[in-house]
Amino acid sequence: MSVDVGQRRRLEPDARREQILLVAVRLFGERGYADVSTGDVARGAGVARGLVNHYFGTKKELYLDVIRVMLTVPDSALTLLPPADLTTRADAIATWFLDVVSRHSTSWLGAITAGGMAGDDDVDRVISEAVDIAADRVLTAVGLPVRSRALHAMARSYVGLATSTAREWLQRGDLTRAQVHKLLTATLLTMVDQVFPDA
Amino acid sequence: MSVDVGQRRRLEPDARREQILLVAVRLFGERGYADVSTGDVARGAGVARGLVNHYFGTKKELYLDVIRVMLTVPDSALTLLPPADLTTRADAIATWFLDVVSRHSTSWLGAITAGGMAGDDDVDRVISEAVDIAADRVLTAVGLPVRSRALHAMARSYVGLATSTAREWLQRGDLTRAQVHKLLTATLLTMVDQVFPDA
DNA sequence: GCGGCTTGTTGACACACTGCCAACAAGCCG
DNA sequence: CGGCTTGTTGGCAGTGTGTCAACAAGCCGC
Repeated sequence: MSVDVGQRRRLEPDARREQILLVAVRLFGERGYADVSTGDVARGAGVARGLVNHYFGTKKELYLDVIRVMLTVPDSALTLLPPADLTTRADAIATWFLDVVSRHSTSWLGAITAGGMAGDDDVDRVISEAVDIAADRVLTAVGLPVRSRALHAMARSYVGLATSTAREWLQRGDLTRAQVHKLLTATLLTMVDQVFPDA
Repeated sequence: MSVDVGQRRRLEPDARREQILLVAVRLFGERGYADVSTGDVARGAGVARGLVNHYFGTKKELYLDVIRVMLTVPDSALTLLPPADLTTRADAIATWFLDVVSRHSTSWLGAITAGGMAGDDDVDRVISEAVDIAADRVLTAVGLPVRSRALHAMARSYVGLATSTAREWLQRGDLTRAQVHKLLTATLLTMVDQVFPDA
């Protein structure tokens, strides 16, 4: 991809930083954390390896920025959801989630499973924050309070279910989108009706 | 941590291999994949680093054996489940799962999230096999055929839900065991009644 | 247009870790 | 006790990472 063997060119810090970041997003999305070296990123950006460290400090910090980008999700149509009955809202939530996941596909699933670095405290924290946001969206969409810790935890669990189900669909191909949709709406309704009232 | 600074002692291959493996299980359980070097394992076992490579080949192969050990789960009381009605069986499944997870706690959750190496093909395969086993247990326990790919995939999704819910309970502490139990039984019943019939 | 300054950028150094392999010696057999 | 098998060791080469002093691109005053 445009090796650009020209002279060294001086870019604005923000521009150079973003250019490197985009290359890193692509590479980390394709391969795992361990299989991408900072040298690969530098070569991909046509830049000296030291410059990557200059802008992002450590390789792990670079990766943190990468998954932050990958997991940033558009709220899109979900926020302005019509106040219809619960069933149609659950339906809309499932549609929204499947749209989001299928759009980013490998990148999103790769990031949410920490494409090679779950267990690290910092990485887990960034992923956890992304799950928090998704959980908030789900709770507000079904019209439940976001405050309750227990409710929020259950919504996080639901995001976990949605993630693993999406993986069965997109990565393993053992489920159709319709089946996933049915599963996500049915379980969400069950949670709201039977499980959430206890909390 | 008996450092055992004595002479070099000659052990049976199986014994030495298992000794090293146990140390590796402990270390990888405490810290992530990247934060444990083969040197750490060797030092923990009071052994030269080269010996670790001799027995396990590569660091990743060692890790594969480690998560194989961590994810090996006793079928215990679940197989000889009384043919009671579906509700009590779902209840027994939740109890079984929570017992298994809480017993191994950090080790199991650490392994199932690939304590530092999801995204690697081999690691993912080993984890996937463990999920397959758990999914089979769930399906047979509720009295459904194990053959169907779609059913199996849904059971895998359910294991994903169980895992993420358990994490909310054990790692984040935002759910009680009773709440997790309620959630797992209710969603399982919903799946069996409403979602599985389609497949 | 030229010299100087700021600062984006580079190349190289030191360090850590991994995989590999020849040499060593512990324990058993004759 | 002498020789042999083989568990075990220490060191070497290769790769990846973080750091840092030195270089030069582009802008300013003159």
